Formats: sequence, C-alpha cells, structure tokens
Amino acid sequence: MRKINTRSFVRATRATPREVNRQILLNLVREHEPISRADLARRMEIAPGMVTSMVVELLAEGALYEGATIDAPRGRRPQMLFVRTRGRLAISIDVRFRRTFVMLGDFSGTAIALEAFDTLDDPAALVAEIKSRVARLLAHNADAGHCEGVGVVVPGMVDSVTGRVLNAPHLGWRNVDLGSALSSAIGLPTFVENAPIACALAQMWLGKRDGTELTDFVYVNVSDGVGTGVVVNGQVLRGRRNTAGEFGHVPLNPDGPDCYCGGRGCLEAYVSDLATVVRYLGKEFSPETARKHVQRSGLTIADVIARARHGDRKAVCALEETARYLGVGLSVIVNTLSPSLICVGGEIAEAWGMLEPIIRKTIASRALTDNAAVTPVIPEMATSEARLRGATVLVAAPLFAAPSIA
Amino acid sequence: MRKINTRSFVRATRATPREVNRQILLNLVREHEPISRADLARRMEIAPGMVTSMVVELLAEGALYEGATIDAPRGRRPQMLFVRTRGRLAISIDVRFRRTFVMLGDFSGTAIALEAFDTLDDPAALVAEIKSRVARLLAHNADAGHCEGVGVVVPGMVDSVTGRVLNAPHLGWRNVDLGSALSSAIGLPTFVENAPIACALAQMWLGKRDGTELTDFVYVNVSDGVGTGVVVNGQVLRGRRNTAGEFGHVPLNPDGPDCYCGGRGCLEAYVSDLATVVRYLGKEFSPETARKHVQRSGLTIADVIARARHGDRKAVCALEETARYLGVGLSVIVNTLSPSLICVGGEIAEAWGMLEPIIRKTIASRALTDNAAVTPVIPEMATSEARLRGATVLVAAPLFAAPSIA
DNA sequence: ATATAATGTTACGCCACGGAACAAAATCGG
DNA sequence: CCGATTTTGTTCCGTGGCGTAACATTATAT
Repeated sequence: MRKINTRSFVRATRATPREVNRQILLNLVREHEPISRADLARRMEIAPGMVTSMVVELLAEGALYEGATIDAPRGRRPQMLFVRTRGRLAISIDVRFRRTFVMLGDFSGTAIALEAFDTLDDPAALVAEIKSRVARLLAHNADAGHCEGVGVVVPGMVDSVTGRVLNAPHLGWRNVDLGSALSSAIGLPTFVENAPIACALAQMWLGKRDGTELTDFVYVNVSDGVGTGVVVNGQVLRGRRNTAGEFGHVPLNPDGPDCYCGGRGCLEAYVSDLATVVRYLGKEFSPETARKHVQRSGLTIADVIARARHGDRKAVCALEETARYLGVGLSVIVNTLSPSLICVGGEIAEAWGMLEPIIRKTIASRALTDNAAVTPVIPEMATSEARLRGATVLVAAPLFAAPSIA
Repeated sequence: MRKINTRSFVRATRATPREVNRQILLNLVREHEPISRADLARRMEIAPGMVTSMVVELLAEGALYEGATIDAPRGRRPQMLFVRTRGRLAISIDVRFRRTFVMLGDFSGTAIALEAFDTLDDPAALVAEIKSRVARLLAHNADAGHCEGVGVVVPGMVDSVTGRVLNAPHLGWRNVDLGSALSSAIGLPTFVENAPIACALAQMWLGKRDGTELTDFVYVNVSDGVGTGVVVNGQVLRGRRNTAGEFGHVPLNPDGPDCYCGGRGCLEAYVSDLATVVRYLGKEFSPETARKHVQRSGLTIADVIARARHGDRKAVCALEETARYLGVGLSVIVNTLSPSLICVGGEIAEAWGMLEPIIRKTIASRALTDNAAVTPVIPEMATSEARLRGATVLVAAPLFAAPSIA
C-alpha cells in the first residue's frame, strides 16, 4: 500500500499500459531467455496476439532479437527470443583510491577491453585522462557495436540524479560535478553512482540466482572503509540527499577506537581492511596512526589472509575478531532492515571460509526472530569485478526498469 | 529506477490508466479540499473533460461529494469537491498491555464513541469482549453511517497480510490469528498492524503538514519498549516476515545493561520508560528487576516528567540521560536511513522541551553529513491518540493508495 | 447589451487491450 | 502418403478511455 505523492506524481496516459507491459515482457525475456512468444503469453496471461504486437515493436527497436527455431515434442516449432546485449556497448569506469579502471563492455557485463591507470586526484585531470582513453577504446573497437553510455563508480557519496560527487574523502573530492564533466567530454550520457550501491545494482540485475528474485537485500562492501547499498522493493534506498545506507558508522562501542568519521567505536573502525591489518600488527586502531602502521609494515589485507591460510595464529585471530564485529554489524542490518539476503564484498570475502561460521553464529545469537537468525549471508569475491559490472548496469538497467507511475 | 519482479508482477490492463488517474484525483481532493474540477484539471495537467468523467464516477460511488459553489473574481463560479468522510465509519481498536480501547469514528479519524476496558490476555476472550462492545457501539450509532471495516493495532510483530500476530511479548501472544477471529466475529473486513507502523501510517495519511509531502520518515515510539515504523517512498518497510524496523535493539554498548531481547546495551534498555524510571530510582537496569523496582516505587514515566518539571534534579538528570541515548539511537537512524523527518511518540514526548536540545546536539555531533545533522525531529504528544488514528487509517487508506502496477 | 473570462459538459478520433478466428508448421496414426 | 491433432504465431475487430476540440453555462466588466 503506497501513498501517492501529490506534489510529484506521474499521470497515466493512453500509452501507459503498453509501456508497462512492454517492460514486463522485456524483463521476462531477460530472465528466461531463450523464450518463445507462446511462453511469454502464458507467463503474462495475455492473448498471444498482444505478444506478437509488442515483440514486433521490440524487434524493430533492436531491444530483442530472434534466434533459431528449436525442436518441440509436437506442433509448430517455437521461435526463440533473446535480449540483444551484443553490440550494445557501455563504458564502465571504476575510480578507486589508487587506480582507475576503464572498461569497454557489452550490456551483459562481459568485457571487450579493460585498462587501468593511477588515479589522478585532480578531477579535471582525471576527466581528461579518461576522455583520451575512452576515445582510443572506442576507436579501436568501432566494429564491436554502438556505445550507449558511460557508467562511473566512485568511492563516496553521489547525487545520482545530477551526477555530482558530493563527498569522496578517499579522493579528497567535495561537490565535484563529475557527471556533467564526463558527459560533455565524451559526448555520451553519463551515470555516476556510489560504489556499494553500484555493486548492489550489479547483484540485482546481473546476479544469477536460481529462480528467486532479489528485490530486498543489502550489499556490504568491506575495504578501506565499510559501505552499504540497500535495496528495498527493487529500488535503491537513497534517503535525503543520497546519504542513506551508512551502516559502516553504526556505533558498536562508546569506548571503542576513534573512527575517521569523528565518532568512536564505529563498525568501520573494527572491520575495515585497515583496522584488520592494524589488529594483526598488534597495534591499537586510530585514524591518525593506522595508515602509517600499515604502510610501514608493507602489509595488505590480502597478505594477512594469506598468512592466516598458512597457519599464522595472529593472522587467524585478527580475522576472527573482524568476523565477530562484522557479525555484530550485520545483525544490526538484519534487525533493522530484515533483508532477504546480505551480500558481503571486498577482499575480505576471499577468507570467507574462516569468517562465515563466526559471522553466522554472531547473527544467530543477536537476531530478534528465528527467521532473521537464518538470513542468508553470501560472499562476493573481488575477482567478479562487481564495481565495473555495476557501472555497466548504470547504463543498461534503465532500459529494463519499471515505468514510474502515480 | 525500480526492477520489475518477474516472479510476481501486475500487468497493465485497459482499465489501468483510469485506476491510476482516479487515485491521483482522489488524493488531490483529499489534500486540497475544497477544490474545483477546473483546479484539478490544472494540477493534473489534463483536459477538463476527463476530470468531469472521473468526478461523475466518484460521485456516483460516494467517494466524493459536491459542496456549495463559491465566489470567484470573474466567470462561472466553481463547484467545490470534497472527499466523503462523514458517514463512512471504521472501528478502531488499540490493544495495549493493560487497557484496550475501542473507538467508532469516521474516515477523517474523528471519534464518535470511545470505550476502554482491561485487556484480556486470552485472545479468544478478548475477541469475544471486543465483539460485544462493537455490536453495541454499532447499534447505538446506527444512524451515523455505514461501518466499512475494523482496524486493530497491537504491540508486537504482525503479518499485516494475513492478520496474524506473530509475536507480542507484552501480551504473551505467539502466532495468534487475530485478524480472522475478529473478522468472523464482527463480520467486517479487519486489518491488523503493529503499533509503531500504525502510528507512522497515521502521520503519513492524517498528519497536517504545510505543503510538504511526508513519504520518507521514521516514527519512533518510546514506551515500555522502543518500536519504530519506517516509511520509504510512501510505503512501510516490512522486510522478510514483517520483522523490519527494530531499531529499539540496536546495540549501543557491549558492556551496557541486559535487555529483554537477550542482548546487551540495546537502545531500548537505555531509553524505554522502564529504563528511565529505573534510572530515576538510582538502580541499575536489568530485565529481571526493572519491573519490580518500578512497581514497588509506584512511579510512572509521567511522574518522573512531572517531578522534573517541578525541579527534581534527579528526575531531570534521568531524563537528560535518556535524551542522550535516544539521540545516539536516532543518529543511527539518521545515518542509515537518512529520513526527511523523525517523529518521536510516547509519553516521553510530553517532556520534549527538556529533551530536544540534547537530542538535537547528539544527532548533530554524530551525523555524517551537514544535511543529516539537521534532520527534523518532532514530538507527537500522547494526547493525539496516534494508535487509534492509525487503526482508522488501516481501514481508510487502502481506498486512497496507489494501484500497484508492474 | 455585449465582450470577456472562467467553469464545466459533450462529442469524436485513436491507441491499445481483449477475445476470437485463422494461418503456419510440426508430429501422430492409419 | 494423407488427414487429424497439437502447438505456435498472426490477423481482425469490438470496446474502453485518453486526448483534443468545440460547446454550454455563468459570472464580471465595459
């Protein structure tokens, strides 16, 4: 039961039913391809004639394509339909603390070309560098298809409507109009999004699940910071000024370590990669000294995980402590949002075998209901390039999204 | 951008545009009444002819009624339209720990009759008592109009679709099918909902705001426990099995007092009325002893507030401590959900003058962005009968809700 | 009395749903 | 090898409701 916002509503027009049904059909093809017209009519519970008329349109637009007819036990052979992803290209850009990745890929998220370079902290310089690389990528792959947009993923708060980066502490950016800059530099529609949200979108649109829809879940990204992307009812939770989802700064202990946010005992101060490495080094975490300790040691979270695998007791303990606190943090998410799934990304996911039992136990002991206690928690390995796939989704997904009505 | 759930979607039919536009029109009348057809046409940006055809339908159904024509500076005088709330009745029931309230009121939430009696812990006995009282109320007020349904508000987790009370610890209920029992006893459609969610619904549908729509906010109810109703995008956040929104059990301190939920240092263990009174008595809060202490003292939260008003230093300190912890809890809500408003209900709202500065300061110091720091927090006084108005909304609001499409 | 301006109604074209009939292309059975 | 059957896909037409426009109604201004 949703209340209509009378200050900003979308009226239904004569074309509305067609728009709605077209999108439903498109999504059914997307999730069940290859699929025949007859099967679509059955799934949508509409007359076959309407499927024909919609499919004719979608074929003409190039949204779908017809594959071969396939064998059937009896009767006329069905002509299978597919969503056209090949030849529909997107530039995906992942701006990270040290390195920036630029990918040319198609709408299915598969890469055609991938480049990386050291991130330039000056936004104008970064835009210029991206511009030249994108131009080269597009020129070298002119035969691969038509590029329909640019998706950019940034570690920080983003106003996805205007494309402005509101605050990206790791890059030292505040109120940078990255969307406009890139879109005018490259000459393609550009979409900018916060990294954990983009990862959540990638999970929702590209994640292969066995029959279950993923419309209410939380993506938790653990890296230098802890960010979350919350999806409710198939929509990203944004809140006022796109500042929702900061579960990384849930306070777990008023006497805990200081955090970069100015608070004390935040989840992030316990479970970020920085915090875990500092713990392994036997030091106390503090915003002032953490980076120094880690840089002096030359260790990364990957090293700590590797040492733990090889039996280093201190490394195992450091990771187990991280798992305990992460479990507490996730139990807050479980009790407040009650998602149908939590997905944990970041390099820490590589150590999932060690972490999972502790996380599970912690959640189970703190969940308020039996049902919440068994909330599925799955890792997403860093190798899956979640951020770049999320950047692709920023370009591709709007074509499949539900029309907003009322 | 919403993803369509291909496992459970609603196709658009030929009647869909009409349904959508009808609801928009109805809501415009609801929020701007009295309003003329011409004004509706302008606000909806549709031709006046369409307004006429829809209004004819709605008048015939009795959803709207025509008032008098009013003066206009020039031209034909407009005929004003109103939503018909008089004569459309609802039974509203508020089941609380000690007392149960039964109200007969119209769709605007104004009471026609109100009764109260001691809550019977046995569900069957309670249903029987409610049945006889409702029958009498309806018989005595047969001329007041037609009763269209029953709304029930319960202190606990509710599956609002089936009407089952999943878990109401204060009543000692588990998996009680209250909805079916009441609906077959009274013979009217019955809607059951959790108390803080119902309060949130009352705020959203009946709250008088000056021009601003309230579609993303959190209602925090502080009483014996702490419950929250979260509204995102004009919809209540429910999560899996209706267990979302338990911000009362966000852990604030691992070394804090034990909580009824089995955890330690939960927000509820610091700021519930019980916790505040226990603090005033100079005792440590614990689930085993809290009620005993309070009962022996004979004090209620209202007494503590009254004493603080009369200059009792200990009472002021106890309340200020509650405000500090509540501020921490609200800052968690601010950072994770980023609502456009937080509404605090319960008897503690009566002491708002004392609490607000501390709450505001705590939120401001812990918010992650400047914008979040100034999230409006408003009290709702207990006198406004939020729960009973919420129960009414359960019956009335479905008539105004947006049709769910795609 | 006529012009002007505002509200509200009636009329009709057209798009897309909705149902049904029809065409197409395969297997099955004799 | 030919008709019956089955399944897929297309064509056709009726109808509801948007969308535009003309028209009726009722007031004030000049």
